[in-house]
Order: sequence, then C-alpha cells, then structure tokens
Amino acid sequence: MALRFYNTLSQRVEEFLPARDNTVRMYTCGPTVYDYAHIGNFRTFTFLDILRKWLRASGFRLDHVMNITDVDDKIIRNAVAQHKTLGDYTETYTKAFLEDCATLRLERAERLVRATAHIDDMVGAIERLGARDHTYTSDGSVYFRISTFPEYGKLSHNDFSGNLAGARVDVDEYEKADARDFALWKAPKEGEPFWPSAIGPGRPGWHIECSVMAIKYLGETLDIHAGGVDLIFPHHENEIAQSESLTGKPFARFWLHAEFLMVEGQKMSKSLGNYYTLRDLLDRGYQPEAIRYLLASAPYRKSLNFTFDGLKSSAIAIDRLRNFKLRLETDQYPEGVDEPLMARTAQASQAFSDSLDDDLNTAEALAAVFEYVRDANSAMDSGEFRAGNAAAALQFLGRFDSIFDVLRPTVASGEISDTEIDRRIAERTAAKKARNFALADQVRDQLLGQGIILEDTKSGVRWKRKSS
RNA sequence: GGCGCGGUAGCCAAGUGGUAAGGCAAAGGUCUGCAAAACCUUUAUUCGUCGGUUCGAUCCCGACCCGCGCCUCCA
Repeated sequence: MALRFYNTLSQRVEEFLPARDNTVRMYTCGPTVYDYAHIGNFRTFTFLDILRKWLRASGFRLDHVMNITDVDDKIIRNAVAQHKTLGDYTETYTKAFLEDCATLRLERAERLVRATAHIDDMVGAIERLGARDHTYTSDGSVYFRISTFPEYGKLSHNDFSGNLAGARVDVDEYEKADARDFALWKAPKEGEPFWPSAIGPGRPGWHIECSVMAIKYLGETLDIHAGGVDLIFPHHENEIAQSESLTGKPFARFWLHAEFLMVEGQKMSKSLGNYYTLRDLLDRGYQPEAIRYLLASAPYRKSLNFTFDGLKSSAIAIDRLRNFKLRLETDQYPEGVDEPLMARTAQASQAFSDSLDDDLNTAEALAAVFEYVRDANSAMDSGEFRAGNAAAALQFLGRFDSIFDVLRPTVASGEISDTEIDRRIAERTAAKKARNFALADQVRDQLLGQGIILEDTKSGVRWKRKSS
C-alpha cells in the first residue's frame, strides 16, 4: 500500500512521494527557546520523529531542517529581565531542548538552524518583498501587506476577503494598515537588542525566519512542512504569503499538523496545575520510554489524552513487548521453521506497514504488533515455534522498534553489573538443585531489591532489569 | 460568530454501510517448589442525543448537546 498523508492544504488524504530524487525535503517548526519544552511540545516532536523514521523505512532519504527560534518577544523580555545577552539566555534552553530530545530518542534533523544566524538572509528577503510592493514601513517596522496576496487563507481555509477593508482597532503597539498584516521586521523599543540593517535597526518578526531558512536549505518548494495545529494560523499561513510572494511557487506540497495534547481530560495550562515539562515527569520517576510510547500511541491527528494512568499502562505494555523479545532470545527452539507461523509473521509485518502507510496510524500499527505477540507466545507455549520463526519474529520486532524505539531500557548508572548478576544466579541455581528453596528465594529477593527480576523457564533462568 | 478536530467498555484508544482492533485495569482458570512470564475464558446487543436516507448506520445526511484548538506571534 502506498504511503499517504492528510494534507491540511487540500483537506484530503493524498499519496505521498517526494518531488525529486527520492529525497524528502522537510521543514518543521522547532521550539522557541525561552523555557523548557513541555509534553505538549513533545507530542508534536514525537510525531515528527515517527514521521522521519517511517519516511526512511519507506525508502526515502531525508533532508530535514528544523529551526530554533532564538529571538522573539518572550526571549527578549526574559533575557532583559535577567540581565543576560540573548545568546546566553537562549543557549540554556537550546541545550535543554536537545537533551530532552535525546532522552525521548528523537532523532536530530539533518540541519538545525537558528534564526539569529540568518538575520542577513531575512533582511535580504524583506528587501526583495519590498521591491515587489508586498511591504510597507510604519514607525520603523516593516509589515507584509496581505492584500497583495489574494490566496491568503488557503491553508487555514479562512475567507478574509470581507475583512480586509475595514481595519479593526489595533491592540498592538505597532501601527498597521490592516489588522491582518504582520510584522516582517520590528523596530527596537527602548532597551531591546537589535540588529542594524539596510531596512533600519530592528529584529525579525516570527514568520520570516521559517520562510527564509526553508528556502535557503531546501529550495523554493518543500515536500513536507509540519508542526502543531496551532501553527496553521497565523504562522504557516503567513509563511505561505511571504514565500510564495517571493518565489511565485507553492511553498510546500504537503502540510502536516499534529493535534493537541490534553492532560487528564483537560487542556494543559499552568493555571490548572497540569502543565508538565519532560523534566517534571522524569522527576516523578516515569521512564522516558513510557512517555515516548504514550505520545506515539495515538495517531497524530487525534487529540491525545495524556494521563498518569496512561503512563503506567504504557510502561507495562512496553514490558510485555520486552518480555516477548527476551523470550525469543533466551528460549531454546528446535531447528527449522513452521511455515504457517512464518506466514503469520509476514502478515503481521504487512499489517504494521499498512497502518503506518495510512497517515501514520500508530494505534493500528501497535495493535498489529500486540496481536502477533499473543499468537507467537501461544505458539511457543504449544511447542510449534522453531528457531527460524524466532529469527523472523525478532526481525519483525526490530522493524517495530526502529520506528517506536521503546524496547531498549534507559539504564541508570551505578546499577549492578551483568557478571555479578550471573554469579548470583549461579548461586541460586545451586541452592535450588539442593532443594534449598529458602536460600534460592533469598537470592532472588536480594536481586529484586537491586532492580533485577529473575524468571525460571524450561530453558533455564533468565533475568531482566526492572523498568518501573 | 467563522474555520478545524473530537465525543466508542472502568481508563487509554483503533475502526468499518452488514453487524465493535489493541493496550491497561478487573474476575476466574492452566502452568509453576513458590514466583515471574505466558496462555485460555469472562468484561460495549452497543459506539453523545434526536431525527432522516438505506434491506441494513457507530460509520452517510440534518439538528441539537458537550469537549478541544485557531481566529495577531501558543506544539
């Protein structure tokens, strides 16, 4: 089945292929580094990670650019308040963001680009827009005049044609000709940092960085542009207006947007006390893999209800998969293959792919995996399972984990070593042989106290590190 | 008000015009020195409400109720 995505622009599911040379040129809106990122942010970034991995699994090469917005009103406000330079202030949160991404096993984009490293490019683009009469200057700030872009609203499917004439009362401190016009370049206010430039001193507006950096690195038409649904308007709409006014070409072929995350059935907000950063959850003892699993388990276009129950369920679900893998690796199977079981594995693998091909239906893909796990466990219990089946099952599990990436435990430093564990297990096995079950149980309990779970099986003892 | 998304078992959550995936939780059972793991059985005659189309609707249409997002910088 062919890969297809829901395209916000067309409001339909469309088959996806990159425009040229099998490389997907993708731009995604990264964080504004004024604070630690919260789990709502990571819902979107986890979706992007699954997207990346599935695109590669589908045989495409990736050229993915993600921006770091390191200049904006909040950053300036906080940096000024803390008597820090912009760079010093944003470095802290940029670093924190990259650490958080690593914790959640989110792949790094091929290129991470910072807005402040592209000021000249932005100024140049604003000048070119000015040369084509798309801009005007007011009080030293430069604005994009949206009445010069008739298609404005095509992404968010808003009809602005009736609103353009009568400008509303402006709540902004800046003077705009029309309420919908947006700033390309903002004149500095008292005490604010600014860049000198051919269009006067100031700093870039929010939207221009994405247009400029995307076009610079990926060309005039992207294959995919993605982000959270809240960016559809005005951010992405404005990007389209700028970019297409600049190039005369469609800015992006596919627009993908992740729905919002709820917390315990309510919207996440600081005032409700249900606002969590990744660090908050780790401090409470939740595993990164469980967080990743929960964020990835619902399809990206549905809002996801993030609950602490769900986090616990996710950890247990991961354990089920890890147990399965451990069993495949440690049990002894007779040589050969059972053909019906091979067919079952192939069928499950196909179902997994079909689900992800279908606009990244992760919930359905997981169902395919779990149904298979049950069937394979049954086959192992009944003795039908052969060595060849185990190899095929491990391969399928590997495919699953190359996308979901939750099977590898996050091991804390300072834990008991593998060799020490093996030594203790040998002790216990000897005790069991002597029918000294009291000693055997004592060893098992001691190991459990150190986070090691032992399991007696027909093929011998196997162990695993406790995950929750 | 405009645009968009959603309301499916105790919780999370897929899905299809033909009779409800999966995970977690709960109960019982098999296996086991005891555990653990695994497996089996049970748990929505029903998919927000009310109408309509249809031989048949959770899935299509209409109305209504509820929740969420965007509508000037929030993923």
